Amino acid sequence: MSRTALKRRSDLEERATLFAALGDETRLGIVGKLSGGAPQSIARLAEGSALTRQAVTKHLRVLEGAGVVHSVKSGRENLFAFRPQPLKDLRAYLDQVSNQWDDALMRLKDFVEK
Amino acid sequence: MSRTALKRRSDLEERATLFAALGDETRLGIVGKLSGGAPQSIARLAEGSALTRQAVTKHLRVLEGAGVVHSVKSGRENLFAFRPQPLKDLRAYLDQVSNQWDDALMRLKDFVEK
DNA sequence: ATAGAAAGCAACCTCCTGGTTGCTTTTATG
DNA sequence: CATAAAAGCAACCAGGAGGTTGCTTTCTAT
Repeated sequence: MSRTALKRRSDLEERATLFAALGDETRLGIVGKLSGGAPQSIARLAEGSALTRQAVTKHLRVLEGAGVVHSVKSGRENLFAFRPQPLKDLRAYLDQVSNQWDDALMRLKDFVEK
Repeated sequence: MSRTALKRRSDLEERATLFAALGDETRLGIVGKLSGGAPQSIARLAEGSALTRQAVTKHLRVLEGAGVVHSVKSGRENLFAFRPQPLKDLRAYLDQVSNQWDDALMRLKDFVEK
């Protein structure tokens, strides 16, 4: 019931998008900054980063597309804030894979008993 | 003490590589298969997938580069198996980010008390 | 010894990504 | 109101990612 909109992406697709969004050093850096505090403007985020403001903007759009971040316009500024839910989902997925693996090991152990 | 080799990648770098490796539907599919059972040959993995054997090979190399998978040659076959550790590390990272965020929220709440 | 399966190697192609520059629009503020 | 900060828009570019084809090499089994 929480699914946002018309664009129905499969779970696999969505998960891949999310992983891909995090698969970039610059973006991981941004996530780090935003997850550790208050929303920040684009200019603010670009400040340290050796990149252009526009480059940072693009990265933010990618993160936004994956749901890791959301933007709120405030006057002439555009503030970006962290959104924890997707990472929680990701954690759940990782757990699932881990469990699947552990189960497989168990089943093998029954045979081999190494 | 567990760090493997000469190629010293920063944590950030390594994490980004890992996320990037998982940021592809095909690769996620492979991980799914391998995490759920026994090692499989390249040909085997390519079987269902509409992709060429070579394409699959490339994906496997990417996963291997991120440590999610490792290969063992067995005769003329090259078997790829799942390696759980990197995903465990990833999980730890996600927890860290989540905690950071929760802490930040707490600190804000002290002020705003909305 | 030879045929066939499994995989490696290498060249090639297309399209997306990450980045840039330059200009315009919006919104504060002296 | 004029100026400057913040951001948007659009075009462009180089390089890497994902994929293919074609050929060679390495094993195994008959």
